[in-house]
Amino acid sequence: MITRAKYDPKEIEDRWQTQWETDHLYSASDDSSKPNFYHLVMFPYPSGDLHMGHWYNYSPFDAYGRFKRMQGYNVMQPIGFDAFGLPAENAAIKRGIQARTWTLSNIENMRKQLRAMGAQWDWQREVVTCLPDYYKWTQWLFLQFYKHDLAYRTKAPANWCPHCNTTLANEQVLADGTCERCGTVVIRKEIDQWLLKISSYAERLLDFSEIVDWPEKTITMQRNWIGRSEGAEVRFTVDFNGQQETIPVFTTRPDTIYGVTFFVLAPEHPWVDKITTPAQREAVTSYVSQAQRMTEIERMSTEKEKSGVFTGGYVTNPVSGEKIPVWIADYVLMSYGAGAIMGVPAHDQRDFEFARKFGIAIREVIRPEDAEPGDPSTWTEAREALGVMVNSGPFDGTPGDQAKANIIRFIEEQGYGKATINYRLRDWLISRQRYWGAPIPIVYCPEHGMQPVPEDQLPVWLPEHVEFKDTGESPLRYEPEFLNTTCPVCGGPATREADTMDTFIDSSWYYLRYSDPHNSEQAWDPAKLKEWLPVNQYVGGVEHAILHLLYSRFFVKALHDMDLLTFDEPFQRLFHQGMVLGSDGQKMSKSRGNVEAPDGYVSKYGADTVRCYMMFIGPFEAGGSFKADNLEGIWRFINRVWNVVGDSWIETPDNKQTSESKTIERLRHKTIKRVTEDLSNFRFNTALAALMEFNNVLIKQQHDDVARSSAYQQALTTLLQLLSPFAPHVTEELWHQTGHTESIHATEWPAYEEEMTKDEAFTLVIQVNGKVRERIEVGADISEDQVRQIALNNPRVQSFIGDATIQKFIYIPGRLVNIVARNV
RNA sequence: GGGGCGAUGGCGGAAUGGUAGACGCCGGGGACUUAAAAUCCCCUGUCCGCAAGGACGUGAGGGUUCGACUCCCUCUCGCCCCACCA
Repeated sequence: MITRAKYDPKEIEDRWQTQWETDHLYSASDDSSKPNFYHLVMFPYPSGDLHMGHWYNYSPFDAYGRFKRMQGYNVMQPIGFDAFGLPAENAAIKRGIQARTWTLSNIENMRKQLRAMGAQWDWQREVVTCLPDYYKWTQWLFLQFYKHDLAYRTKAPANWCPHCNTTLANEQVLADGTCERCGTVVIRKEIDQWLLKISSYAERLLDFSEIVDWPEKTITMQRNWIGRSEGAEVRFTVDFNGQQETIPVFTTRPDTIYGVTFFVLAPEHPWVDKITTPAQREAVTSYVSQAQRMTEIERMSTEKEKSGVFTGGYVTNPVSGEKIPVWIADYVLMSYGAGAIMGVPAHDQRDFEFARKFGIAIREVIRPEDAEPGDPSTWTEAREALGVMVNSGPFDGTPGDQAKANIIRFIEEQGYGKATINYRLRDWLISRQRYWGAPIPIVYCPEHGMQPVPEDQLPVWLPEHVEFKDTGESPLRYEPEFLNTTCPVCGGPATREADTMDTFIDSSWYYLRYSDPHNSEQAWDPAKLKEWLPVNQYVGGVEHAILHLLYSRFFVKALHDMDLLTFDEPFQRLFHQGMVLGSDGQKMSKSRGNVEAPDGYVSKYGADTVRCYMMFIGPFEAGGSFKADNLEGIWRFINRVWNVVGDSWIETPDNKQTSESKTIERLRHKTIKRVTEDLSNFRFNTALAALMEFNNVLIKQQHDDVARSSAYQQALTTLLQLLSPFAPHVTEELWHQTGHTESIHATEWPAYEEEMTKDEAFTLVIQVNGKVRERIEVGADISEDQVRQIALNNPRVQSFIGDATIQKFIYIPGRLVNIVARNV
């Protein structure tokens, strides 16, 4: 028995957090004899406070990291802040505070909150993306992409407010397509912007073979996002100013080429202007400007009825030689394929709808085997299935499995086009006409044009104090000290690029920097990188399934090709946590009024209770409702652990072996097995349930003789160790109170013997015709004959069998028998 | 429109094709207390029954099986992702 106070989490937690920090208990060494384990969680945006979602995410994450550490790994579990981005700018504008000041004070606050969780963060490796010692290397990486032709500048559409005269981020455009500042209708405007050539990695990004364990769902989402489709580029010919010119289209159905009855250009297509006849010019111009006003969301809506305008122009189908009318329509997107399509209404649903609306002919050119000729005018939808070619001149009768290949061969021979593969994936637009981001390290010289900033002049310093204009324009455009510089080639006056980088760039490489966070000479030391990367386990929200995770994979593959990395995939294992919801089962939001902040609960119950509760809500991947009532259950559990260890621990246990002590010992082994397996599989809720059961048994027996046995005393020790990843403070405190001097978190994870997890007896369930009729305790080593005898001689069982004939006797060893008996 | 996930007591949830409801919350009863809180003990799926016990029961309907929360088919509802990609 220990003389001790009532459980006081506040005092215990503060004390141990300080002690762990003093001891650098959680700093991962770069050269350890233990195997390295890089355990990463997506770093937070410093919005001001840790919310319930952070606690929900980080609690089990940390428990897993602690489990791995006790299993003998040299765990690196870093944390940092994704600190650039729009909210800081908005705060700057709204409250007249500098973005940097706002961000850094939020970080300071969140550091305290993160410490209060008692997680094993390796604070010595912290990265903050908005600080020059980090963004210097973000800029350096941009230069590497630039050098390798993976970064380029071109005209690209941006959300543009004509009133404010500035670009807008997607989140600054309201749902109705107006500017959040002034209510003007936002248009899409082409401006000079920077892009990264992620599209040239499309094929490589479809290869997931280096990945160890990712959710299948996430892989599918990335596959669909990349959107590979095989098909052909076909060049339609056009007479322009007496010249034969061509306009290419992309199609996945070259076999339908004889069914082309119209041709559609995207409204932004360069040929629109050239092909439109004077009679149609007015209608075309008005349609184009209307399309320009529409936001991408409106335009992509499937619900919308087809619209379009005839240009008056014609192209020639290179295969059939037919003259085809040219339309423009917004269902054709400039950004996909060739920005132009061949319209085959009989065999494409969208073309079908378009043709119906505008009275364009529908011609059947593909027919299912053995089918009668169809009458397309009676169809209610397009027939998209493959089939035999008909109405296709010399190709008539070509079977469906050869049709595509035959047409492609023909157009390649004739020089009308070629087989191609198209990807939905577009290049990554990284320019932001914003202040709070890493400046793009480029200067513009009147003499020498666009020039990269020499690497030894990095970082391109982001001004810390700027003034925001009412218009919402980036203040960098009006900051002469930033803007004016000299040309790296001639030394003459030059201007800096005023765009900053997308914050997704910052987060595409932070996990690399953690391996060597304070290096001022290089982005990382290749030797240290090799020690830690790739990340062994990555945990983060499913909302990042596409962008962040795809960008990071692209970065790693590109840097690999530049010989800067030796691996090809950043994250071996990936886990998506679920979302924590309000008590009403709805997403927490201010408008619903169901937002709960964790801090109050932490000061009331302590971090250990809140951590455990987060893990007890349900399966980690499923998320669930936060219900304050249920915290009480965890609070009681931890108090019961506190009490039973405090009341029952003795310095000198006896070594007597009794049947009770053997039962405890078996339960100890069983519990170790359950908790070990559950933790390995991220099943934190059932692991805690196992610990509660274990604890309940120990409490039940704490006043019995067995409590003085070494088996019982060892059970107490094991309970603390198994619980320590979940509740690190209280277990550490009890560990020391029970005579240990080293940290419980530095101890080895308890081992179990398989043999000891097996019971000596079990409850034999006896079913008659599938219904449970009797339960009998029997020895584990019982034979099938014995089981048969016990079952058939049991009076209750006999009464249910009655005079029916036994047809089957099924015995599942260690579990049950089922006697199938029927009246014949 | 396409794809995915899910539906189990009053609630959160647990169950390698083998005892449905572990663990916890809420609720009820009791002990302790002058009293309350805390704590401890017992009960707690529904229906019938004094009880012993029995019947029913995992969104609905069907199927496979000695046996289905679990596997297959159809449907309903909910959530998530993608969405005119040629």
